[in-house]
Amino acid sequence: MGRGRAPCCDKSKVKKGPWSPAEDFRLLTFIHNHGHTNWRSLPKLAGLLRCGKSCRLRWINYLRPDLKRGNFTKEEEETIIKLHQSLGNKWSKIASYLPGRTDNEIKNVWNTHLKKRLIKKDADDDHKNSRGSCSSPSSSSSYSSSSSSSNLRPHTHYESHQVRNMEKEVLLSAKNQDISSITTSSSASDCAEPKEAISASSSSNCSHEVDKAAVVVYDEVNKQKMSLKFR
DNA sequence: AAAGGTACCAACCGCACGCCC
DNA sequence: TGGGCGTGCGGTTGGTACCTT
Repeated sequence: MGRGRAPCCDKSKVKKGPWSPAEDFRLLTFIHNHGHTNWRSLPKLAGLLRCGKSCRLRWINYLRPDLKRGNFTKEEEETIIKLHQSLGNKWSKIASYLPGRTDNEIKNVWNTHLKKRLIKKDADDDHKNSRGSCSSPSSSSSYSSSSSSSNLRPHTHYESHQVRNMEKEVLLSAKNQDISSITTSSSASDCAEPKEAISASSSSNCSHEVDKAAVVVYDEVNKQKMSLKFR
């Protein structure tokens, strides 16, 4: 009788907004130990106050170990532009051609850099054509020379990207280290509990281990940030 | 030094699709 | 065959950092 679709989760009991290091760690550890067969039940089993969708997104866009970190290369940018010409806004399709990159990341790069660059280039081309002095573009592709792209970005901005990317890398590598130590150490076996025990353990020693590890990770990130800032 | 503007990106939202019963 | 459910996708937004005046 017109009962619409059930909500994916109880919104009132779900945390939103940026993920804390401890949450990241908990999600990472859970997936490391149990995989992700069911996103909807995962947050409950992992002791996270998050929507399954949110966990999935966080995993795919940030925590997945096979993610390539760092800025997009010229080659990657050109690939995106080419693929966008043929595929349109099919970000996941485009992402499948760029291993280690996520659809969200590609979408962001497109919206923030590449689209503007193409618009600017088109405008430049139009301007040249209208003046009739243009040594016409030999091909119809408007992206053939994107080599000046990095010049569009102010140096300081570029540095800030470096900082951010380094932050991600440090965070991830630290997490990976801690995960392996957790899963192999004796205290870790306390964390690698059977599913039914996990939610109950969320406030136990295990969570303290997670929080401590998260703090270590953040310290490491901040050190890296400072060293970059004052280089 | 402060305020306003801009760029960037992580995360959310709603819809669509496919699978299963 | 139709409805429910889980997942994936694309658009959009909000927060933060940086830049400019």
